[in-house]
Amino acid sequence: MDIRRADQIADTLEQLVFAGEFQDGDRLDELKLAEQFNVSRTPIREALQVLVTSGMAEQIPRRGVFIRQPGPVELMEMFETMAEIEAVCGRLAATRMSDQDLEALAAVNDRCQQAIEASDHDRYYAENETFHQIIYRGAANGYLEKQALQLQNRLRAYRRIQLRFRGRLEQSMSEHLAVLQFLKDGDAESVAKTLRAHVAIQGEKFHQLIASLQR
Amino acid sequence: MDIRRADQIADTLEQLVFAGEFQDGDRLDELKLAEQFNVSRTPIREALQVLVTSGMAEQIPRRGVFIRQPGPVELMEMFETMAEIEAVCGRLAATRMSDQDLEALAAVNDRCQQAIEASDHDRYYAENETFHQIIYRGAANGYLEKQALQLQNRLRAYRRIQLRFRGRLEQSMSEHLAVLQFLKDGDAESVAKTLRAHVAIQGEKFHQLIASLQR
DNA sequence: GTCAACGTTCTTGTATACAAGAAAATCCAG
DNA sequence: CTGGATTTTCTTGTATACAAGAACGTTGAC
Repeated sequence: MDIRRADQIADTLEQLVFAGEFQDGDRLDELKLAEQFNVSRTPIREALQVLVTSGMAEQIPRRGVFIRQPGPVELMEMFETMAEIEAVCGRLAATRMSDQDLEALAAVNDRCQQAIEASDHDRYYAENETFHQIIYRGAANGYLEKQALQLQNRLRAYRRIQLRFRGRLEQSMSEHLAVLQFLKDGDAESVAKTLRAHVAIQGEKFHQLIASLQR
Repeated sequence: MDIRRADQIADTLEQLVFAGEFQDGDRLDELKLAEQFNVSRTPIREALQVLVTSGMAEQIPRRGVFIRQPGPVELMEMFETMAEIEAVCGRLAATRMSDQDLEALAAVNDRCQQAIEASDHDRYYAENETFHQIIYRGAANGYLEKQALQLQNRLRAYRRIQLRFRGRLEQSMSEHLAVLQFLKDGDAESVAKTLRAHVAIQGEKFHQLIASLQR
């Protein structure tokens, strides 16, 4: 519900990029987009700037802005960073999380379990995301939380893929349970270690997938 | 050496914000700035967007963009996040850093020592920044490095203040030496622990300063 | 005197016009 | 026919014009 047309366009473009509508290196033609969205170039340009600063596109002066889909290397780097940030959030959350958030976490975990039993991947994915978000919040550090949310958003599309691996859902679930227990115990280091591995394995699974596709 | 006028203006505005030329909540008047920079509103608006996405300003639709200097709470959050990110970088760097970077680190440390002996705060500060940047690079994760650099940049002005504390320079130096040795030993956990404390103490010193000023 | 409604003014958001640099196409020399 | 220079076209970057919403002041009723 943005008021500015430019922000709406930025959102839409972001969705399109995530949906893979653009290839890496594609130029985002201001005129074409303006025509497509039935606006002038001005709001388009402002929307493009948003994409550029969020890292999804690159701007070359006097040349235009180009889509920059992360390659395998950058993706692995992002997954590793996510793993480390999650570990940090978890370690902080272990001593700071409110009882209320702990309950919320347990509830989300229950819904995760239900989703698995129903083999509802989409629902599992949504609940899984919430699970992690509660931990971010539990770290009681607004700045860190924002960084974590941003990266989670950026990795969403790729994170999703690896859940399709056989048995990954169940494994993911048991990792969640472990995290929850460690949080309840206030065992900061174990939370950090488990969460780091939990996210890192996603990167590895994703890497496997990429490798198998490229052969 | 940006080609676009808008980028130059964004840089200049960023400097001005860091220099404290603007108070928290100040509105950035497009017309006034346009006049001041001798350009039209268009490049000003693009520059403002940069500030907004970098978090230094807030945009309220149809109202304008307002300077948002972080308050004490947010600053502490940022320092804590920086401490954790540094710890992560350090832990990764302990096993990944090249011999070349290790040598560079030792060299920078020597120059830090010289700066202390010359009581040259500015030079110490510059070398200190380089010291940390080499560690970011040592983590061998471009994405993480970028995040670290961004936050370092954002905290520069505040980090600087706490170095004026009596004895802080020498303490900072000895912490650097410890980090260097742990890195050489490949003792990842000790590097992480030391770096975390090294940065966290900066936040605490800063907090002390704020508190003492507000009385 | 206070509060609210209306109207004016000011500011942002968008459209269009213009300038300047980059890519592409054409033309000419060898 | 090929290579390079020149001109043309296209695209971005900036300026200006216009539209619409927000702040502010004035006026009038109570």
